[in-house]
This record gives sequence, C-alpha cells and structure tokens, in this order.
Amino acid sequence: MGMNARAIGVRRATLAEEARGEIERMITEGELVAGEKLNELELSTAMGVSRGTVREAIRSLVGTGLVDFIANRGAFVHETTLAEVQNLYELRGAIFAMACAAAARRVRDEELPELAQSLARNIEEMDAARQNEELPSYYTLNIEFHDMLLDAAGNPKAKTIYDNIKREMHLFRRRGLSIATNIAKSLEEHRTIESAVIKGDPEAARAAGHLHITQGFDRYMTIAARDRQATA
Amino acid sequence: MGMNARAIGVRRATLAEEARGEIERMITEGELVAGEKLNELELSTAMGVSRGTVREAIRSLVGTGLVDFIANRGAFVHETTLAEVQNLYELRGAIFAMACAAAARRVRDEELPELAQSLARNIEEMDAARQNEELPSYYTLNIEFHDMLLDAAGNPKAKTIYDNIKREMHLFRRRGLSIATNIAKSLEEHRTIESAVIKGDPEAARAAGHLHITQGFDRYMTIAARDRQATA
DNA sequence: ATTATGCTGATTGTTGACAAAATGAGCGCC
DNA sequence: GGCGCTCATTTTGTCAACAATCAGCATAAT
Repeated sequence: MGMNARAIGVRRATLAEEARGEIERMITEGELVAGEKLNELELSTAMGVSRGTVREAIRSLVGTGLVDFIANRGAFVHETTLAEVQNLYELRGAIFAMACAAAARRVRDEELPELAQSLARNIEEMDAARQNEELPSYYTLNIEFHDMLLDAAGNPKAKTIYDNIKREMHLFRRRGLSIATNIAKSLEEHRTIESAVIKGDPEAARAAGHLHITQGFDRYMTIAARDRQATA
Repeated sequence: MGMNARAIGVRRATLAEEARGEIERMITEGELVAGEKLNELELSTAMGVSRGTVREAIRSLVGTGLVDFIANRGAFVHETTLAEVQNLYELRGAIFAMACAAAARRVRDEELPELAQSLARNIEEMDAARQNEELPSYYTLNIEFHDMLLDAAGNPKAKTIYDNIKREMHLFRRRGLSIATNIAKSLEEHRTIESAVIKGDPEAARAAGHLHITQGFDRYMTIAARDRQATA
C-alpha cells in the first residue's frame, strides 16, 4: 500500500492541486475569459469536488497574476491592460537579460558542458522552420530557446516568475491580436545571444538578451497598432 | 449599515487575510524559524479561528517564497540557502536596475515632477545619519530610497516581486549574521543613481542601479565570510 | 544486527452545513 | 423618468465533523 495512485499517474497528489490545474487550463485555453468571475459553486459542481477544495485552488492561483481577488466579492480572471503588457515586457526583459548573463557566467566557469550544443541545435532547427515557413514549430522552438537559457541560469525562482509572465502575456494575446513574429530578425538576435553565452561573456549576453526582448516588444506594438487600425 | 468594520480599522476584510498577516508576522519576526512546520491545528487554536481558515491563509502564502508546501505532509517555513541568496541578489539586481531605468525614462517624459525633490531629501537625511552614525535610521532611509524608485517605475508587479525578495532576504539575515553596511559607499552609489535618474538617462540609471545591488552583494559576502570564520 | 511489517496517534485532505455579505428585482417616492 | 429603499436570492465566509494519509514505534522474520 502507498504506491497505488501516483505510480499509475491516474491522479494528482491532492484534489485541490488537480482543481487548480483545471482552472488554470480553463483560463489559458480561453474557457474562462478575462474579467469573468470564478463562481465557486459552479466550478465545484462542474469538477465534482466540494466548494472548499475549489476555494483552496483559487487561493493558490491568486499571486500568479492570473486571478484577482476581492474580499466578499469573489475571484476574477485577471484583465490585462495594454499598460500592463508594457510593464510585463520590461520585467521579462530584465529577468531574461539576467538569465543570459548568468548562463554565460556558468559557461565560463564550465558548469554547463552541454548548453552550447543544445543552443546550436535549437538555432539550426529554427533556421529550418524559417526556410519552410513553419510558424507552429517556430513558436515551440522559440519558447524552448528561452527556457533553455532560463534553466541554464540556475535560478528557479527567476524561472517561475518568468513562466508566470509568459503565461499572462499569452493570455493577453488571446484577446484577438495576431502573433507578432519576424522570424528572420528574431533568429538573428538568438544567434547574437548564443554567441555571447557560449563565449562566456556575461555582459554581452545580458545586453543581447535585453535587446531581444525590447525589440520583441517593439515588433509587438507595431503589429498591435496595425491591427487596431484595421479593426477601427 | 455596511461601514461598521473597515472604517474603524479594527478588523481586516476576512479572517483568512488576517490569519495570513499574522502568520507572515510570525515568520518575519522569527517566532516561526526557517524549516519549522506550520501546524494547522496549533495555529488555528492560537489565533482562535478554524483550521479551514488557517489552511486558506497558508495556501495564499505559498508562492511568496516564505512558505514551502508538500502534499499530505504540510507547510514549512522556507529555508533559504546561501546559493539561493545569491540568486535572490541577482534577481533583485535585475529588477532594481529595470526600475531605475523606468524611473529615469518617466522623469525624462516629465511624468514624475516630485521625484527629484524626494530623492534629494532622502540622500540628505542619509548623509546626516552617516555623520551621526545612526544605523537604525540609515536602515529605514535605505529601504525608503529603494522603494521610491520602485514606485517611480510605475510597475506594480515588479514592486510586489521586489518586496517578496526583500522579505526573504531579511529572513535569511535573521539567521545570525550581522547586517552588512558601508554607509559611505552605499550613499555614494545612491548619489550616482539619483544623478542618472533626475537627468532622465535610463541606461546610466540602469547601470548604476545594477552596480549598487552587485556591490551590496559583495559587501554582504565579505561580512558573511568574516562572520563564518569568527564563529568557526 | 537488520530489514520488513503491522499497529497507533497525530496531521492533513475533503466535505456539507450554517452565517454573513453582496446582488438584483420590485416598489414607492420625489 | 430617476433615485433610494426593502427584501428575496445568490454567493462568499467560516466552521466542525469525517476520511485519508503519514510518522514513529513495536514486533517479527531473516
């Protein structure tokens, strides 16, 4: 006894954690839209658990940025404004730049023997995706590239924050705007970052990482402005 | 009716929030030490609320970095390692540098008419504290200086993260090491930051902000190493 | 001696019921 | 017609009881 549930993988550790995952999924997949209320009773009957369990799940989501909470009124899916998106980009830029610098430092100290190869492979594959104009695989590879550097930085808390930011931004994009991508430019920036990191030059890596996010923001704003004009 | 409780300020919005604040206090003031278990029953009887309420409070604390949680085992006061402190400093440096840059940009765009005066006053008072060797008021003024810049950045999420980091670091320091301070050096760095910010030079402000945290880390490590030798 | 096994008390996980607060519809009043 | 009041309904806040799990100890097998 004791190895019944988790070994089979049929169930998470606790119902509340499972409920949290389900609510998270509902939000990121758009089943629950920004501003919408999280009705405890409704959710509990839908998921077949008690209200208390749902409450616990909701509490654990407050603080990730996905859910806002007002006492005696309830929880709501966070509504991200354009000003907040700018703030998110700045924060993301700061953390990513730090991660690139840390990765470069650890490369210099020979703590990451396999990173160079992984980055090179990712860039190669992204180049292939660019030539074949495969948007979906570009999207996946792009996330992978960033995650590899965050992991290489060896700063779990930074990674958690970065993931939360990424998710909140994804949530905002869901609100109708097209995804802003210029694969060729983005790929060039990735090459610059890679070069600085495998060279073990923290300051160059920091600058390149920061620039990448900044230019990503500019690209996004350009597209967003264009979309808004087209819709108006 | 409806304006009975909060107006007087005798009670928070909900018991769970009050309980959270109390647990937070217990941790930051050292009543609950690092690694210690948060016993739900014990806490609930001590605070005169039900276990469910305490559970809710604990859930909302997981994710702030103060409390770790293991399913079916319970919640524990987070035990910060020296490696984590280094990670915290890096993260803090990245966010503070970003805040300084944002503050400078907003000064340049004339969105912060009163910041220059506030920073100048703070630096003046800190200089006085230095001359009189008033450690406590230096400590307060130092926190105020950093908070002013975080507020000036206009990025609430960044400030929340910064505050969590600050609190976790404070928690670690509690474990016996003396506070690392070199008021004169710190003050000089503050002057450099102030100068770049009120000049409206984001990149100079970013560099100065980052350097300040980096050197703060170096100062801390020096003292920590000395303390460890003295204790050994 | 050491490892495995089965109790036992303590602690966490989950639930349904009750209390308090907010929401919204109906209604009189200006 | 608009505004504020009352009151029923919905929703959140809190609690106490029950179920499941865990940690530690005693015991037994090898």
